[in-house]
Amino acid sequence: MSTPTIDDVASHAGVSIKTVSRVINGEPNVSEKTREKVQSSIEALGYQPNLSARQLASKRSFVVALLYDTFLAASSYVMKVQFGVIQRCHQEGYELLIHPITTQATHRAKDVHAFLKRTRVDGVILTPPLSDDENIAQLFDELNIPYVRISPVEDRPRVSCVRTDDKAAVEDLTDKLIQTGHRKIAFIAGRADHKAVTERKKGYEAAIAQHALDLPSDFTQQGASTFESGYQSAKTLLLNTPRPTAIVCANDEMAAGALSAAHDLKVHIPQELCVTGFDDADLATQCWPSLTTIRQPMQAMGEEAANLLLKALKQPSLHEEVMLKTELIERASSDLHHQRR
Amino acid sequence: MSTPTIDDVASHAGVSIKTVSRVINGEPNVSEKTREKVQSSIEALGYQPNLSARQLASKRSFVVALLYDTFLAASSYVMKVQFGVIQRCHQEGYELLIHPITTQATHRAKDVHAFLKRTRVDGVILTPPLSDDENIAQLFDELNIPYVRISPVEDRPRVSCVRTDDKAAVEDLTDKLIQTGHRKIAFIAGRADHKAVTERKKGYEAAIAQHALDLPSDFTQQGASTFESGYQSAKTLLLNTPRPTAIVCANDEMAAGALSAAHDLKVHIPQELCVTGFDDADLATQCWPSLTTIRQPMQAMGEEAANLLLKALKQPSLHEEVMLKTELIERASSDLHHQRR
DNA sequence: TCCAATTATGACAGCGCTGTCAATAAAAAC
DNA sequence: GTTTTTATTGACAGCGCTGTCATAATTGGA
Repeated sequence: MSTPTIDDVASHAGVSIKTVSRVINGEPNVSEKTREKVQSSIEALGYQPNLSARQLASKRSFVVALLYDTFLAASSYVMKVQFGVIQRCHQEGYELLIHPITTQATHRAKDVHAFLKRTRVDGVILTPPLSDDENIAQLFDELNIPYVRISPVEDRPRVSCVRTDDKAAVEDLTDKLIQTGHRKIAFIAGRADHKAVTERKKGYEAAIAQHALDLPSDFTQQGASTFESGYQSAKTLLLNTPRPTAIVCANDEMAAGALSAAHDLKVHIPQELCVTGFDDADLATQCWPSLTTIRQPMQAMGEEAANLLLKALKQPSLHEEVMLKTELIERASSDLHHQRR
Repeated sequence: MSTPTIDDVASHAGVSIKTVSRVINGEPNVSEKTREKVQSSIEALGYQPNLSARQLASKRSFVVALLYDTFLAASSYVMKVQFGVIQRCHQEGYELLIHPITTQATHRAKDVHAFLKRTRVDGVILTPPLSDDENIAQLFDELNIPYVRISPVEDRPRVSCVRTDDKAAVEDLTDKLIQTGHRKIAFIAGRADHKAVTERKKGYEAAIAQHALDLPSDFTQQGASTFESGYQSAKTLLLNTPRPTAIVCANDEMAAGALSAAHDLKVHIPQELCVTGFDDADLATQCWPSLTTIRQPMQAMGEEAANLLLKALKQPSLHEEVMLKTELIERASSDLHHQRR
């Protein structure tokens, strides 16, 4: 009645526990016949190997962790990445522990250290802005724990990562706005410590420079990646003279804020003002008008990150960088197809 | 250099490993002096007990799991609940495993069963609609695994749960609309299998009945808890004759959909139409105009659920039901303070 | 002061698995 | 057909901890 152990499977199949162990772990040197025999015993008994016992004996835990900063704890970004990670992990029989860590830099490394010691996870996936946290990276290097970084900016040897080309995407978008006839294009930047987000600003600047547009310096507003900061920044921009005809935002939340500011000021979108975001969060389709934005495949990024991590577990020397494609999604908040003026 | 074990602590403190174990677990019958001695050795060495070894030896894993349906995988609801759960678990030294399970009913119980056998989690928290899944509940009962349900509708003896009074909240809101002078009040219902959400419909119906309003049957639209379904349902309602002056939605996403439908039809909010939601998701403040909604304290619900679970782990017979308060948040999408007509 | 009752500590087995290494069976080579 | 090589299997220790039970130290009467 009680949960079957490897011994039960072994005696049911008439082999030693070691052979069962070999089958479970897909080790070589087991004859096809015994493998099948064991497999059917496993199924007959509904056997599930005990994770704790495995990890205690093998130093592998079959558990990986996803770390993120608490300030992102409720964001759909993390949620989607998490889901991608889980999907991939489950495919390979790994479980996922979630560990949000506080933004306070002091305790960070300590906290992560204790977490790693306690749980003995096999590997870790870091989401931004943790991806660029030097202390944490060093910790992993010291403890020799495999990890994968999502959207880091700094390069780091011997560590896999998955990224998108945020700079190019925003540059391309800004360029499109210019092609459409826009000249007064403003930008609302995101949190400075989320480095991937700051790359987006560089994309905007590159396009502006490329076309030698001479814009007042206050056309670039510093936001904080939040709706509220987008709202405030947009309000500032829209009350300015000259008023921009397009606002490129470093993420969708700020873009939604910009939309609200425009509505409040009775500025019509997209006739008088184009607004664009970045991420293609759910929000992008749920605000009005729906947001033109750059789609970042968050779930796929999670999957790919998990994939790289699982690879790295098997082959520790491995180091890959995967660049995932972004996609410009045109929606009602812009008029990229109609020539202006 | 390598990670210290209980043996290291024991010899450092000059006691037996069993005594160290007692200190770690807060067991009685350890003199204050030795307790302190051991404690300082633990700190000196930076010792962290190995979770796997503990669980293997003790049958406790110090890990709990949060289960949810994959269709909610990217929702801010789950994210916030999850965050609350984690916060509370970490306070008590528990880790959290995340396990989304597919909507397909066939594999559900089997999948959960395998998960439980593999991981040996100490307890589980169920989010809706899993909270009302009979098969899963039975499984836990059979395996005798403590669990806590969030927002279940059906009662179940001997199992703790945390709820909000959704029906009363919507009834109260609808009543307020009626007080304000609204007579033509429509409702967009959510997914039928999420039972807590269907309670909201009952609240609407109760208020309508209470005031004996005679409404066409198509004033109640069946949505699917999604933005798109809210959009479609609202469009149907707004093109109807008579047209409602208020639409109560079973969640914020559908309410945001209703807003967009209104914008598309050039219906002014809140002058010509009031829209209300439920949840107070981030979306509620990020759409325009911002949504009047009923705030459900999701993070607190997660915390309380974790709390109840941890209690139940210590005292298996425990069975509590905690009712958390919702709160009506009035924002720009309604005019609850101005008498109409 | 001495003995029972109580409290504090330790020795040791064993949780369920994997790693190591030895033993055996099968295949290949002579 | 024998010997060597290689593929397959098993015995057993031990991962780091907790539970059980025995032993040692302390306390409190009488």
